[in-house]
Amino acid sequence: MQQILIVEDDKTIAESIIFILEQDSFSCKWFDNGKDSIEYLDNNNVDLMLLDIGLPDMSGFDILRKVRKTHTLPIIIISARDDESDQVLGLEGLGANAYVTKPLSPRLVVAHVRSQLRNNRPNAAPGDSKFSINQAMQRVVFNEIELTLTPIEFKILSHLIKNPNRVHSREDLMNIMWDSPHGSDTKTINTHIKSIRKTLKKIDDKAEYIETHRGIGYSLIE
Amino acid sequence: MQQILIVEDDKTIAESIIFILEQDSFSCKWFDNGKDSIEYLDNNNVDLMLLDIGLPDMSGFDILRKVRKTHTLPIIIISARDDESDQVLGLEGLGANAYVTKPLSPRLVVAHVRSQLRNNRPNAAPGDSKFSINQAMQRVVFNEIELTLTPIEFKILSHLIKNPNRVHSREDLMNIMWDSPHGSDTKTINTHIKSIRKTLKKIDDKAEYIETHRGIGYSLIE
DNA sequence: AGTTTATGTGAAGAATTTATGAAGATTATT
DNA sequence: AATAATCTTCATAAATTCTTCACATAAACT
Repeated sequence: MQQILIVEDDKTIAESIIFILEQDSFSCKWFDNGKDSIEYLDNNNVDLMLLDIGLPDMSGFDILRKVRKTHTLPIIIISARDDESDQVLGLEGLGANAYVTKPLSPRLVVAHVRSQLRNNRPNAAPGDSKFSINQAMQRVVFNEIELTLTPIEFKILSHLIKNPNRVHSREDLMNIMWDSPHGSDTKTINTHIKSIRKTLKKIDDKAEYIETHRGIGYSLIE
Repeated sequence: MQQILIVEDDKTIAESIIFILEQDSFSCKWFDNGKDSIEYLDNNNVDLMLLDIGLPDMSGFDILRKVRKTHTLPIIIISARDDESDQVLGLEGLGANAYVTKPLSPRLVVAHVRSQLRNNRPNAAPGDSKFSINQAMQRVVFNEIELTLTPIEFKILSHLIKNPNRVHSREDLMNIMWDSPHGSDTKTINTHIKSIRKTLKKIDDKAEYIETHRGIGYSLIE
C-alpha cells in the first residue's frame, strides 16, 4: 500500500484529506508540524508528501527545501494563498511537483496524488513489464506464461509487482498475506519467497527478479 | 533542446505561450487542430505536449485518449472551463500530468513545463548535492549510482548525508548504528567508515567526502 | 627528531541473517 | 474420512555482515 505523508496544521482539513485518501486505499500519516514530518520522512518509506505551506513552526517552503536535499519523492503543495508567485516559486525553484489551492476539493487532491504516483513510475505503459496480473483469475503472467501459484504466493508476488523497486519488510508482506492478524514467524516469508523464485526460475533461468535486502526485506526489480 | 508541442486553436494564446517558452529556450511546434498534432507527434521527438481541451475538430479529451495509447510523454491540459470535473477526468482518467486554466499565466505555464520535464527524470539528484537517499529501496544514490551498502553502512552514511558539514562523534554514530544499546568498541566505526570510503572511491576516485576530525569524529563534506 | 596517541588498513573469526530441503500441521477437496 | 494441497516450522547449510585484532601510517606534542 502506498504511503502518503500529510503536513497540515489544520486538523479538520487534514482529517478530510485522510478520509478521502484512505477510501482510495492509500495509507496516510499526518503531522501538524515540519520537524516531526521530516523526521518521519527520513526514517520511513513515504511515497508522496502533501505539504501545506502555511505552518506555525516552519515555513512550508523551508520544509520543501530541506526535504529536497535528501529525497526525491513527489511533493504536492497545499496553498491557501491563491498567489501566483508562490505557486511558481514552489514548483520551479524548490522542486514541488504540483499544487492545489484551498478551499480543497477532495476529489482533486486524490486526482493529483494518483497522477503524481503514476508519473513516478516510468513503467506506466502496461506493455514493458515482464509481469502482469490477471486479478479476476488470480493469476500472474510472466513472460506471456501463466504462473501456477498458491494463494499466498499470488498475494505476495502481485503486491511486489504493483509496488516494484522498493523494499517491503517481512512485516508488510505478512499483513498482505493474511487479512486478519496472524501470529506466526516472519521467517515464513523466506520460504514463500523461495518458492516464488523457484517458479520464476523455471521460466527465466538467468535473471533474479526478487532481490533480498539483508536486515530489511525483499523487493522486485523491474 | 527540448521540444514542446502546443495544441491550441486560439492563435493569440498560442503565440504568447510560444513567446514565453522560446525565451526559456524550449523549442515549440504549434498546431490548431488535433489531427495534425497527432500526426506530428507520431513522427517526431516531442518532450511534452500542451493541450487545449476546447478544439474545433476533436475534443481535447479524445486527443488525450488517442495519444496515451502510444505515447508516454507528459501532457499538460489547458482548460478554459474552471470546472473541477474536467480537471479530474483529464488528470485521473486519461493520463494527463497537469493542467492550467485560462486565462493563462505565462510564468505558470513555464513552471509546469519545467516541473514535468524534471519529473520525467526520477533519478536525478535533487539540488546540488552529489548524494541522495532512495528511502524506498533503502539505498544511497551517489552521482546517480546506487551504492551497495550493508545495513549499518547505510545507517551511518544516510545520517551523514542528512546532517552534512558537521562533525559526528563516534558515540553519536554508534547510537545510530544500533537501536538498542550495544556495548562494543567505538573503533568499530573506523572500519565501517573505511568501508564506506572504499565504496565511494570506486565511483569517484579523486574526492574525499568523509573527513576525519582527529579526536572528535567524522563529517561529510558537501 | 622522537614519543605518544589516534586513525587507517587488511584479515580472521564471531555473530547474524537468509537459503534450503524436508517434515509436520493445517486447510481444502473429493 | 481420506486424500491432496497448502502453509508453517524446524534443522542445518550457506552467505553476509559485524567486530576485533595486529600492525602500518599519520598527526600532535615535547
